[in-house]
Amino acid sequence: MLKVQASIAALEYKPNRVAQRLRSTSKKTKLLGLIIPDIQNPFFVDVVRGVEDYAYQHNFAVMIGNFGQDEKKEKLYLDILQSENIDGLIVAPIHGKDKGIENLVKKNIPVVCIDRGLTEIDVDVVKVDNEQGAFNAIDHLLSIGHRKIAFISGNFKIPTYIERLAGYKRALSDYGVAYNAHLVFAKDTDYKSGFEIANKILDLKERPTAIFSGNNLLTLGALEAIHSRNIKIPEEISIIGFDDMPWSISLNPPLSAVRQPGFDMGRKAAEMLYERIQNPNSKKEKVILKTELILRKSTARIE
Amino acid sequence: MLKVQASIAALEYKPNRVAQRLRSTSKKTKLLGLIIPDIQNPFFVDVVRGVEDYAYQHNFAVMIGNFGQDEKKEKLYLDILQSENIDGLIVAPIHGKDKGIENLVKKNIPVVCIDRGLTEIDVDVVKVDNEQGAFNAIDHLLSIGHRKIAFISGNFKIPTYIERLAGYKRALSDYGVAYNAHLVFAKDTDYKSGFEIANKILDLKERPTAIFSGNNLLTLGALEAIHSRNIKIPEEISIIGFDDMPWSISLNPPLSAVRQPGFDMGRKAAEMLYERIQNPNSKKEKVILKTELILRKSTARIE
DNA sequence: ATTTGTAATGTAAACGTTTACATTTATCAA
DNA sequence: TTGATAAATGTAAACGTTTACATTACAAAT
Repeated sequence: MLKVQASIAALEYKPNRVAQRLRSTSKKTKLLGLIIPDIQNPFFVDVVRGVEDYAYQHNFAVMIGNFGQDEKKEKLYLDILQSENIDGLIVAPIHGKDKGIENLVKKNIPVVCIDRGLTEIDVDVVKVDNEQGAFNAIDHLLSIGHRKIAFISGNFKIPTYIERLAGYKRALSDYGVAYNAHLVFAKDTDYKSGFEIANKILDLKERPTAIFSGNNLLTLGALEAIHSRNIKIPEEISIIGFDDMPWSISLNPPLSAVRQPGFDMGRKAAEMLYERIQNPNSKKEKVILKTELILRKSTARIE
Repeated sequence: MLKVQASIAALEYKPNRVAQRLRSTSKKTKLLGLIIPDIQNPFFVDVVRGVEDYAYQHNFAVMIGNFGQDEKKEKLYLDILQSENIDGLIVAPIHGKDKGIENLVKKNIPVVCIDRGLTEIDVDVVKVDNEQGAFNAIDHLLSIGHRKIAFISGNFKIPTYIERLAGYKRALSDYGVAYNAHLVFAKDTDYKSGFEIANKILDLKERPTAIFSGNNLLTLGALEAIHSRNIKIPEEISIIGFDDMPWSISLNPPLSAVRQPGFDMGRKAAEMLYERIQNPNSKKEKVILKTELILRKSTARIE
């Protein structure tokens, strides 16, 4: 290790990663794929940061694709990343039976699912206990007297929202409150959707006394709808949602929320992917993290 | 175009992008690099979305690196993306004399700078008129009677903040108010930094009547500091910052801000990069977009 | 049936590495 | 000095495309 090494240093030779990747059967090329549903959602940004944090420490590059809940776009990114010969993929499947991802797993490409799992196939997953998280929120609302609680959900083909609905139902049933399907609304998972659905809810003849919203963006959208009508939170309506944000405390009013550890999820997923790459045949792992109910000022007792 | 094409379709043949990229001299391989300073900042998320929007339409994949204002990390991503043989790069340089980016430009790799330019070399740029944006904010504050206006800035090696400071100074001088260096603070560009600096400002013996904060995250951090002391906005202190957010209206109070068109900037940058890839020797372009002052309820007149 | 032009297909080299092996050079003990 | 062993270097094939060119197949025109 003399003349050659010296020249390598002298000429500042940088190996061409494309050629490396073409030639070698993975394990050295250091490229991770990350496919997320919505980069606008601060929760997924936390996930990205977690993944990146781990990747950076282990000298991986991360190639990110953002599919905006569009199945075609998800498929495109899957194809692209695959033909980029990535070493592994972290992905939040658009639904539980995602064939594209199933295929990758079957081809033995290391995959770890994040936020949502796959139902038809055994795969590594890191997610949160959505059912319990939703349960805790609704349980809190019920405990302070609310009985008419609307749920602003994301599309029910997304596994996360199915689980959150289950938690919503379980809490209701624990309190002997009948489930009313007219109180649950699902459309997209973005700001606009939260705004629109909240408006519908506020127009209901018998207005709910509380709103449970399915994510960050839905909550923020709902907040705008409520404020634009000058309805007071929590005096006139309570609201609590999934996902906490650093600035939740600065919202009007400081927002109560179900916190998910996004950064930790991302980091854990990257770590699991790393393990999977090293050890393709070890038993698949499911990691289910806990949520935390953070009570601030957006919910109040009613008689 | 018969048997071969038929087989291609029948076997669902997907060309290997790595091999394509290795062999061909760019222009067909469809990979863009995007290096941004802080993916947690919603402004840059808008930029990412804009880039992605254009890229998706033109069948490009986007490889994102997030360097968190860490020069070493920026360099790493530059090296990685370069050895990935990207067709072009969109980057927000960490400072105006960034040698790494200069080198790419000299090597004739298509580069467009976003949010910030380069001083030593001619390069495509899309940015915003930061000087005028800051001027407008401070001018507004001055017009409603404020004279002691603190500035929570990001690090002054970042060109954006140099420009914003210039706008701050110009407005002051237009009103015949002396510039006081003790009123401008610069550390990082994140939430924590905004929180810490705001606390320092609030501790000043002669407390400023208004705060101008340099970005999204700084504003949000400052907000938390102010709220944690139960100081009323805008009665006791006014605040206005760079960057608007969809949910600014739901903050306490609804926040006034200098809006930057992040999505448009991203889209425009991607478009310019596309042009540059097609036409490597055309004249470099500088696009300077306008900011918009959005007045809500976080600033009030003082006597 | 033959020619002609065009569309379709075939061929070989090249992109910059890795891999496996062969060869050369250096190192140390006897 | 010699041999044995290890370290360093050299060599050739392979990864899956693109590129440029050569060849073959297929019409339509003669």
